[in-house]
Amino acid sequence: MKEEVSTEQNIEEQWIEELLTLGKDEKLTPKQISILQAAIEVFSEKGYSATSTSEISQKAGVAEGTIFRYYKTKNDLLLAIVGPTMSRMLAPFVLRNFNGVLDMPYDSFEEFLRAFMINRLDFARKNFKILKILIQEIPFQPTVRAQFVENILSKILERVIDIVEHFKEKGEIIEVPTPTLIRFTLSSVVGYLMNRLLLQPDKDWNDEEEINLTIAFIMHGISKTTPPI
Amino acid sequence: MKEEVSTEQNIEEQWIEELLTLGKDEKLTPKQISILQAAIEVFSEKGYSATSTSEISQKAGVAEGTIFRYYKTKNDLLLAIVGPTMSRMLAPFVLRNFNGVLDMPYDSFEEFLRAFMINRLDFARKNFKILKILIQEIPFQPTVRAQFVENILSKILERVIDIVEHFKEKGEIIEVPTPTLIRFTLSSVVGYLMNRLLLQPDKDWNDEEEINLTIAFIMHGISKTTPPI
Amino acid sequence: MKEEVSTEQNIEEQWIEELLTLGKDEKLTPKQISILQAAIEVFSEKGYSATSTSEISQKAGVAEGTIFRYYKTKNDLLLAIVGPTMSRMLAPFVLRNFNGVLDMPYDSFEEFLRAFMINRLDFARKNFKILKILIQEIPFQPTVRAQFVENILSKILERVIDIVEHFKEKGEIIEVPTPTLIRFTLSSVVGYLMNRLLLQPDKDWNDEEEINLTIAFIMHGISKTTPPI
Amino acid sequence: MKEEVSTEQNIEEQWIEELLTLGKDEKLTPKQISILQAAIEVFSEKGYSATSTSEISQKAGVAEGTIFRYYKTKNDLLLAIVGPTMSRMLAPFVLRNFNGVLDMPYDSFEEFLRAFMINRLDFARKNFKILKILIQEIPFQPTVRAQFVENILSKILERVIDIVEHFKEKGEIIEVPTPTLIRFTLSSVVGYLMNRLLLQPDKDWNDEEEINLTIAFIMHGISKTTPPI
DNA sequence: TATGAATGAGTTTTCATTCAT
DNA sequence: CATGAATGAAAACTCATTCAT
Repeated sequence: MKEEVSTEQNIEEQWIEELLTLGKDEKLTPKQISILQAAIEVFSEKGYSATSTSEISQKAGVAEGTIFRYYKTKNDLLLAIVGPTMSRMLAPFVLRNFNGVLDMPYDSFEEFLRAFMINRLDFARKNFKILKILIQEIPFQPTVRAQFVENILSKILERVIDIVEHFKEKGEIIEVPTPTLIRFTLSSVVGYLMNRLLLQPDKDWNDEEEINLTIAFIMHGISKTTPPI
Repeated sequence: MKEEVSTEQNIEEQWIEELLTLGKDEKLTPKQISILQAAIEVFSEKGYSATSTSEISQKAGVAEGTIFRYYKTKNDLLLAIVGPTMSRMLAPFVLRNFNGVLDMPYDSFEEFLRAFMINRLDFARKNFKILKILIQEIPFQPTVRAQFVENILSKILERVIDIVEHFKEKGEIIEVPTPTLIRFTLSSVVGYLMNRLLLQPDKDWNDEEEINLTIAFIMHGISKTTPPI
Repeated sequence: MKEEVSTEQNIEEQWIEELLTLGKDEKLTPKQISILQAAIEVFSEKGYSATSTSEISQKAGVAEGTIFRYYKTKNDLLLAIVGPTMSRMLAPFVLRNFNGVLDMPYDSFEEFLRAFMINRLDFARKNFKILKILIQEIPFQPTVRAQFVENILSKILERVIDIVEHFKEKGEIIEVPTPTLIRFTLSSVVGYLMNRLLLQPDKDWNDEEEINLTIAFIMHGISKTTPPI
Repeated sequence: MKEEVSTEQNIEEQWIEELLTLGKDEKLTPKQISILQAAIEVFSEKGYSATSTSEISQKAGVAEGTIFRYYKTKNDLLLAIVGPTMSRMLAPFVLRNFNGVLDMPYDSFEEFLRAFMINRLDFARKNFKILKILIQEIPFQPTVRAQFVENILSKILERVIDIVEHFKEKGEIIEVPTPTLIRFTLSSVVGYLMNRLLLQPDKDWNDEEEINLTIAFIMHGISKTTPPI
């Protein structure tokens, strides 16, 4: 009798499975998981176009034909990987604020920022490879781009606009056009994530400290003089 | 007899030529220019790996073999495009400060930032397609990445560190680790450039205003309250 | 409890079963019938080589493996379809004339022709798709061709030669080499069947009239002048 | 120095070239001719669907990729073979009868039939393999069928109707619906060609004699008695 | 120098067939 | 019996690169 121990391998597999079955009730077969794992690995390493299906099949330990039983084309395989992850990007934004009421659980913009950064750093860390694939392919895959812009980005922005304007009204943040404020904020957050995970992943980071500094920067800038209120 | 008028086409060709012959004394032949133009176009549109040399040759109006007369491999063609542009990224940083003396022509960090942003926006606008190719391929082309990190990035950082520390010493900017300060600054600048050129190129931008706002943000943040000095 | 009513579907199934079990005592299972029906449909529509077994299994509503349970190879499936039909082509010729005696139930060649055409039109109509498959594949499938020539064609010809020579001896038909006479006759008959079923199946045919005309043509040609006896 | 002798090989190549460049001014390259020759050979032998491009390339003595330089798809290769031959089927019918005048160079239907049969036997003999491919694929290739029906068959029939009705009016042939008369005639002609070239190509045929007999059959049938005028 | 025909290894994809369940 | 996941060989087609002209 096979004893099901929770090896690291198993954990990874479960993660992939949970990750890529969003909204579907089918379970993935072990071969399917291998294929997805291998594809994520190689796509993120060499890029979608530069990856051959034969390489994926080898890495996954399945026959090449098996890939095409599950995914009609190589492009379908890509979509099966990036699609659910895109949807998950939306999650923290749509959970709240249902039925039109602005349900803001944060007392200050800083508090919101901290929660947001911690949450998204965690998400990005867990989905690092897939996000890399997604970012790489958005410029080139019309299908992916359309889905991302229409279903994800616009909805996220909608929500973020609400939040920013909420705190503008409360007098917490300055009177600058909302898109510009969002750009400032996201630049700093994304800038941190990119450095943290992509450019210098091996540096010895103190995440809490860096997040605090980043938030302080977003709120107060880097000048020693007081801002010209 | 063909009269050589300075058409827009010609200007573009000269630009490409100037752009891609950095540090070499050879002149580019017309065919070579066509090839480079076509390659830049298609690489930036479909990605390096997804572009076929036959497509480039067609767009360039030359025979397939001609490409390989000038560039031994498809990869060499890529390097011929991104290489000189990488070098040019370095230019504004190395022109000054030669022979070890810190020659700082800016009276304040703000002034430096403004000059920097205007200059780099101009550069990025002119080299947009090539920069897009470069950014896309850095993760996948070890040659490109190595060259970028060793010859370009490290030298830019070196210089920027000097500048930032100069103004830290002058008491203009806060006592936060220099790499973090650089990250803040570059995140905001790059964030602006990406929005401006990549994400919303068609929006009606007021560059001067946005640059001012961005600098104000970097210096003073977005909070209405004074920073806790 | 399922009541077995004799729906049109059932009739079709029985027909297939009767058709394809010639000379065997096994009964076909329902799955087998589905497979054969589907295969006949798709083979006749797209051709044997251009048909995939997966397409057949889908159309038949069975698993891919099931086909290979009944028919070891795709080619065996083809043979299972065309084999019995070939045998049935022989039927009207071998029912009579057994034990060497020329048992000729027709008083005139015309009478024979009429019976023959009516009978074969009926047969061809009922077996249209299978005959189409057979005709298409005879040139390419050595197995099929050999079986057809040795077991079917030669025996049919043998019998037809007897008949034609019988009426030649009786002085009813002209003194032309028998193979040529058979060619004349079969060309006209087959020409009618092809037009009737294959080339213009949707035309509003008056079969009795056309058969009469065809027989008149075979006997007397199309000239208004009398033949030069 | 290469001596250009008119070997049988050369004659065959010229024939193919002449055959397949109908209406185009490009010349075929030697490789292209090899490819076409090989494709005609194998398609007619094994059928279009059952033939692999690798087999064609081997037989043609070229690399597989070379086939696709000339013909974008396997299907294009098929069309390049059957298209011009279809057009040539039309030739003897459109040469005459231009500008609406019925220009009938034959004094009797028999004379027309003889010329027609000799001409078409010659054509079929020369184009035997291609015609075999054409006949085999017409049922399965919508493109081929459409082209055949619209551009070829309808035009041939138009012309043949004119001819048949011309001789009906002259009182040479019987008052039977023209389509039926055409069917009689073509059945006999095609029946001869099929026997001659396809079913019994190795028999020792006396073509002149057989053509005479066939024409006599079409005109007067096989009965010894006079027709019932 | 420039060409473009030719290549053959490689790509994505299909498919008849097998086999553990 | 029946399934359908899995296979791997082969299919159609692509592509960077070479080379004779």
